[in-house]
Amino acid sequence: MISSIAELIADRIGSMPAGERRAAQTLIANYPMIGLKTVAEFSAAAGVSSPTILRFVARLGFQNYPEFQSSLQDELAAQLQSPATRTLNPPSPGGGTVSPMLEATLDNMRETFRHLSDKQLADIAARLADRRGKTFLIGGRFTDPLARYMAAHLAIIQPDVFHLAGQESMWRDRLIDMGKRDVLVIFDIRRYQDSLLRFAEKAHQRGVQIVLFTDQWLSPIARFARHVIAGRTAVPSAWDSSAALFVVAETLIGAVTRQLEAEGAKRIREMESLR
Amino acid sequence: MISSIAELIADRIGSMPAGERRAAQTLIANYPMIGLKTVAEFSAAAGVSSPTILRFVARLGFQNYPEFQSSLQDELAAQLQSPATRTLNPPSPGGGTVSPMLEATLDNMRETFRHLSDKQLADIAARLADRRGKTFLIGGRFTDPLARYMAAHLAIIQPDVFHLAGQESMWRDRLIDMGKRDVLVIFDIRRYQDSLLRFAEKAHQRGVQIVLFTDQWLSPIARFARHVIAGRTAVPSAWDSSAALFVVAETLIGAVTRQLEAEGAKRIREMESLR
DNA sequence: GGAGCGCTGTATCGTATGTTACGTATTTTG
DNA sequence: CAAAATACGTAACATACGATACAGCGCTCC
Repeated sequence: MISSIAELIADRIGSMPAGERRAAQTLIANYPMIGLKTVAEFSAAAGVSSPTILRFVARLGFQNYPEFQSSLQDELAAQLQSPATRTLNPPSPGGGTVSPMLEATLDNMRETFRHLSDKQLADIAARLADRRGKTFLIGGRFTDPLARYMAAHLAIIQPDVFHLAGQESMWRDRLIDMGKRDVLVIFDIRRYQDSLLRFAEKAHQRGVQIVLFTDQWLSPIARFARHVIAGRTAVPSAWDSSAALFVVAETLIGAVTRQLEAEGAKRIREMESLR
Repeated sequence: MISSIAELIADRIGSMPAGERRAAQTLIANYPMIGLKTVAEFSAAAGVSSPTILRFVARLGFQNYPEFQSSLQDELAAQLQSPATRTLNPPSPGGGTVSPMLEATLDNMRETFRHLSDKQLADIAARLADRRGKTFLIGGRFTDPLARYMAAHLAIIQPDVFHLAGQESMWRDRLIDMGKRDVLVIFDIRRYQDSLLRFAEKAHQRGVQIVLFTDQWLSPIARFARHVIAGRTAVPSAWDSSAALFVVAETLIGAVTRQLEAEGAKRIREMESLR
């Protein structure tokens, strides 16, 4: 079973003429970066002519050079996606059905935060902490609980936090309360919901700043969003995982809380005394 | 100090016009592969025109698109050389408000699962998959969203799944529907809610099997619970983290789904066709 | 409410890139 | 050793890619 181009080369390098063999060797030596460059660069690095490079990739079974490059890119992308699979089969003792799921989830989180800069989070937190406007939160079929979770916390440390629940017509009526200074936090992962898209578009038209929590394939709402948080959702299960987004949400809650510490603390004390 | 293009983007994304920001977001979401493809593909993925992509890379300080791609390739090559330096986000200098939170959360999950045997999870999953009885879910102030999340998933793969919402008197009235064969999933972390305790006790008296999600200090409801899942909740924040419990919930959802695969798949197909 | 600026997409252009044809060199085989 | 086949590079070609000019539009700021 041959899965990577490197293996394919190792398999056929024996039956190659001298020039193509040099091409193969240089590719293996700097795998796979040389293959992503132009034919001219590749040929120069290998010390052969361009046609030799093309004959080489043709011998590997590719129709043309771009196809060969795409294949290399896909391979690279797959590698980058799952850091766990980088080290061939992690030890994973126990071998139960739990470990893979947990490992994948932990990877998702690391990966999600790797693509998320402190600055970006700080920006969003600052926007959420800005008390001049209102904050609305809404989610999709499975992600609405995340919106609720976030709303429950934010509502404690600042006023004017609203979770949009119920039917679509209900939200729409709330649009009238939304303006430039307000923020709309939307959770939307596959399969993206049309109702949310429609709502986001209308809110965007009213100048509402949208913060979008979505998966790595980006909900179409990204088009209207001021800030986009792309979380990894793939796990070995029938369902997608929202755990990474959940952790991002918690992180944001923490950041906002810290920013509003002074006012927030006072507010919390007041609330406690109201019980 | 900016070393990677991702940082560069994070740094300037705030001062970008809408179109270019969309380009930036799609690049970050699928970093860095999209950037290695052609301008046409990149622009299509981002939903903008080619010139916008070019203006985007120009704003990042590159003379032209190939130069931008070379830079990405160099970065990738360096990454592949030393997997240790894979960190896209530098060790979070100064503030470091994010990393500690994430690290603590990851630790919490590992700890939580360390104290959780596969068998225990399997038992709970089996109980939840047992379709002879009904399943009720409820949570506390901050954890109710977790109950909703779990309910949303379970309700798809099996009938008779109910999330208990609204006021306390509402739940109490549902007690009459509960019996020995039924399961009640409760989420309760500090500060434990009296209302939930009262409810759990009454349900217990009726012979309902209780599955409790709580923190490591154990809600008093543990006294009535058949199964107790104790998750770590401590993070460097003003709030406790429910992330570990969230992941356990997802894991359980996955396990139950697997057990009900045959019936569940049929059910899901039926549901899809109802749309 | 009007003028100015900045952003974005369409259409066009030049060029770098991959591709192919062909002639020469090198090896193989009878 | 001769003749044929294969391999390799040079040079011309076509395509597709990135770059640019320009016009329409929305937005902000007087």
